[in-house]
This record gives sequence, structure tokens and C-alpha cells, in this order.
Amino acid sequence: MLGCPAYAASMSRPAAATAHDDVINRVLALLRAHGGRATPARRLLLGALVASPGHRSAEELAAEVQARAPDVHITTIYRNLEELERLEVVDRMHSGHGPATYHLASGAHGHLSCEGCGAVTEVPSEVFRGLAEAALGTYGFVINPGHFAVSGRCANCR
Amino acid sequence: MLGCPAYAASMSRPAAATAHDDVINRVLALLRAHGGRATPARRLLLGALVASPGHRSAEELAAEVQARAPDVHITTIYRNLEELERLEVVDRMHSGHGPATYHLASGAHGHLSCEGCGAVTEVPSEVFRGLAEAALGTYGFVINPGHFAVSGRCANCR
DNA sequence: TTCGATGCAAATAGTTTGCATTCTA
DNA sequence: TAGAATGCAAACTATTTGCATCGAA
Repeated sequence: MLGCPAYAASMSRPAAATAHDDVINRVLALLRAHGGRATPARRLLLGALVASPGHRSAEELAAEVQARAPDVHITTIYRNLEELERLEVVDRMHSGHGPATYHLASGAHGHLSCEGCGAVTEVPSEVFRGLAEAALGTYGFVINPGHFAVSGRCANCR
Repeated sequence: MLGCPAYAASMSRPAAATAHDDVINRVLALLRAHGGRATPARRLLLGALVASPGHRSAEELAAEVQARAPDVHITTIYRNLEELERLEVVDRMHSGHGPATYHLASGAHGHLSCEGCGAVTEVPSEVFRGLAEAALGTYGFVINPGHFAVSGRCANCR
């Protein structure tokens, strides 16, 4: 897990850029191990993903990559995000309206998406424990909280 | 609530078609009360929604309406579903992939959507109680279980 | 007879696919 | 130098919008 507590702890050491590079290189090694190749576009995309913990759309990520390499096409972003999702390096999250958003797969967490203002709040997986147990116990269903957003109304919008 | 226990009970009486017509007429009255009009397209769409408890896409509903009135355009279906959602007569549910699905707003319930086979299982709102309490208590967030699908893996696909 | 609803065409957002070319390993 | 990755164009799916016409109240 790239965003697990152990990794998060490593973030606090002085050379943050190096820690980011570590993650990027580990993912590139993973790609190679699966017959893939390390390309500039992939380095830049991983750089963008690692640089911020936010949830960003393919278009936003493309814009960040294109700030450094204008020729990288959004198609390449989509193809690489798909590959990274398959390798479980990133989570893709659908929030109902608007584009899907992507973020580095970190310790399990979920999302509360407000129908009023559109804000997405990231919440720890403990919040989903009751649901996870009920779904598993009654239906044999294993939930994946990282992959969906819980719709509702936030405190401000009520 | 059109799908509340009281209404569900009324379903068990002999004249089911009449019960369906009751629902349709009540919704048309609600539309009129909001300055709207009762049109053939609306009658047919409501008929399709009432005829089956399933979750159907706009396109599927259009096909059902068009079986009786081929000229009804899918645009009309979308506009009416939007209006019915605003009046809280139908719930629109996003399951991540594919089109949104619609169904008569019934007693609160949620959805488990399998990432493997795509099956959507409808589950009672009790399953969401733990999540609802945690989201409200910690974040002041009121969840709307009818509006989203919980992603994961069903018993068969694990 | 007014104004809401409809049909149709076209635009839009988000994403995927086909194919020739480029570049990593 | 083989095959993975890319750029570009185009297709595609789901949905929305503009506008003239139609029809319910």
C-alpha cells in the first residue's frame, strides 16, 4: 500500500521530493514487472498523483501533466489511469454527477458526497464498519468503500 | 410515499390494475398541483414505472413507453424523469458504470452493486443504519441511501 | 387561448477505440 | 528490433438544450 501509515510516516522526513520519487519508482517497477514500460508520460502522471492527496478528474490530471509536457494527450491519461487502477495503484471514484475522480490507493477510506454543494468529504473506513458487517453477514457482499461516494446532505446544506 | 407499507398492502387486493391506476392518478394530480399537466407520455411513463419494481435506465423506460406510443422521444422521458425526481416520485440511482437507473420512490432502501457481475441487490435501509449514524454523528452528514450504490463483490463473484 | 409539454436536431460531457507512429527495454 | 505506449481522429454513450409546434386546462 503506497499510502499506508508506514508510507505516510516516511513523508515527514526532510527530503519529501525523494519520498515522492520513491513512490514513483516503485510503481514504475511494478509496471515493468507486469510487462509494461516506464515512459515520461507515466512519470509525470504519477508525479501529479503523488504531489497531492486530492481527488482529481482525468482532465485535471491531464492539465497538471500538460503543464510540463503539453503533448501528452488525455487519451494517454485515461489509458494509464486504467492500467494503474488494474494494478491497484490508484482508486477510481464515481460520485454520481460529473467525471470520475482518481487518487493514489491509500489506506481504505470512503467518501461523503453532498447533493447540495457537491463537496466530497473523505472519511476513514471505520465509518463503514457497520455497513461492511451488515452487507457481509446478510448478503455475503464485500464492500469497497474507496470506489463509491455516499450521497446525502452535508451539515452546511441541511 | 407511494411505495410505503400502506401502499404495498393495497397491492395485495384483487384489482391490481386499479391500484396501479390509483398511483398514476395520484402522481398526475401532484403534477397538476405544481402547475404541470397530465399528458399521454406521462401516463405511459408512470405506467411503466408502476408496472415493475425494477431499476431501469431512461432508455429502457423509453422502450417500454414506445411499445405503446412510438413517437414519444427519449428527451421527453428524461425531462419527465427529472420532474418526477424533483417531486420525489422517483429515485434516480447512479451505480458507477452505465446509465443511471430510475424506480418509484419506495420506503428507504439502498443498493449493493457488484463490480464483478454488475448485479444490483436492493437491501433494506437497516443495513445502512450504522453508516447513517456514524456519518451524522461525526460529520453532520445525512445520507440518502436510495441515491447511490455501494460497490463491492457479491457472494458469487468472490 | 395561454403556457406547459413535446418532437426533433444539435450540442455537450466524459470516455473509449482504431490505427499509424514512436520509443523503451 | 519487437512490442508496448503514444498522439490523433473519430466513435460512442448518456444526457441536456434550443426552438418551433402542439395540446391540456
